[in-house]
Amino acid sequence: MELRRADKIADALEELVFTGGFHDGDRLDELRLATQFNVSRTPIREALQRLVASGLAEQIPRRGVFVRQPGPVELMEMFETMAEIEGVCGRLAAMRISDAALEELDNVNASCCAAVEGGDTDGYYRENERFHHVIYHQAGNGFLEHEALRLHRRLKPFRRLQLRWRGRLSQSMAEHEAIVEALRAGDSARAAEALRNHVAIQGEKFHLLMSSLRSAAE
Amino acid sequence: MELRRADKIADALEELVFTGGFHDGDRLDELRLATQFNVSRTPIREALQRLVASGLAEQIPRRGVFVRQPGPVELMEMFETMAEIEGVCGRLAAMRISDAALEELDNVNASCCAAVEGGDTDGYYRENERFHHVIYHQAGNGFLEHEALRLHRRLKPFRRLQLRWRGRLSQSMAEHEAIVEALRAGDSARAAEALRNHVAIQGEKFHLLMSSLRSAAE
DNA sequence: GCTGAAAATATTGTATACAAAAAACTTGAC
DNA sequence: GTCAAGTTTTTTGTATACAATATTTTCAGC
Repeated sequence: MELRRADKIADALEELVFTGGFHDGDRLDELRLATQFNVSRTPIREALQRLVASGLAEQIPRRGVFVRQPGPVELMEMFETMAEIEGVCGRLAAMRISDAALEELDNVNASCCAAVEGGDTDGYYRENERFHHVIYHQAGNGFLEHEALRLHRRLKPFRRLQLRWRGRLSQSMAEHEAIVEALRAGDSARAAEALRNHVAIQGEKFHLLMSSLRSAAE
Repeated sequence: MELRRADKIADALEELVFTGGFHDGDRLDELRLATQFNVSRTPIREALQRLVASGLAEQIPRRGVFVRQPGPVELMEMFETMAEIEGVCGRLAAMRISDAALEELDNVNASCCAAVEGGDTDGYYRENERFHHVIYHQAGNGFLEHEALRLHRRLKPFRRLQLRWRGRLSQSMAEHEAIVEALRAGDSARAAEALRNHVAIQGEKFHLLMSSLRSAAE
């Protein structure tokens, strides 16, 4: 339970930005939000600062703060960066992962597999997320883990879009197993490559989706 | 020129934290800072929020915000992460770098070399920084570049410590040249490895420094 | 009807006032 | 002297008031 209202408001606003409650360029009106949340402008302003700091909004002095959804180009850049960071985590994890963690990854993959077969998309996403979080952690670098989690979270609302491709889920599962195999073998290069491609393909699918949407709009 | 006093204050406070004007755990007293900067508590509070957001300070609700200098473990983690990110930038840059940028790297290295020979440490650091910034940029990924710059800046005050080793500067220069060579050849793997090791060695030197300081204190 | 200057309005940034919680101090029992 | 309960003081978090700047509206002149 958070003690500062500003934090709760910031969480709520972040969630709204993530789930598309605001559109790119929307001004976050202090007075409106203040009445909406039943507080004064002060905690609203502090919450907005937090959004600005995490890159979810942009502040133009004396003008206000505006929500800033990443455009296609920035999204591609973020996916590419995520792929590279995952690769790095894989590289380090291959050298440092524990037997217990390898076992956990096997379990997660089993649950993941079951979710795919049962058509449980939510379950798939939950287990998929756990898979990646375990790898971040096993990289054995708290700072890197934190950065990976941050970007992973930022991309979460967009990652869902790429499940539309037929057969992507089962392909993804196969990739997961190849990743665990490389980690178990302690093969840094292979683990890095497998993870990087596993994530990069999401960016490519996303790219395809963007262009299909664009051409559909013409 | 920034329009909000809160921003100027945040810059000043960041600088103070970076340059060691505060120690780990120091409480950033709102009232004291307010009188010190000749403003009310409001802009001070906004500035403190920015410090907290960038990880330079920690906020404990109803207690205050405290500066948070990274300890030896976290520093090592940050250096390792920097090394990996530099490796990634090198990998991507090898595929994307322009001829003009390659030429610029040659020029930077020449200036850098001259600085080493002339014993101009400040000059060396300035050119060294430019070298790395060019590579970040040539990775062709604005988001990644931004992250790399952020971490580079965060580590800046600690990077200086590793210049104490005899011969490190000339060794570093040789590494720079090997990096440019790999980039020119478009050899991603070699560029990544060269850059990663180039930065990782700083972390190791730093580690040695830390333990030597520790053993000296016993 | 359109343009542009000036007034009116709205909105951000800062200061101050107040409420609530934590820290520091006092005092009394042992 | 030590400890602890109660009180005072300090400090944070929030609300409100005010100042400065942007934006919108009004209205004269063409």
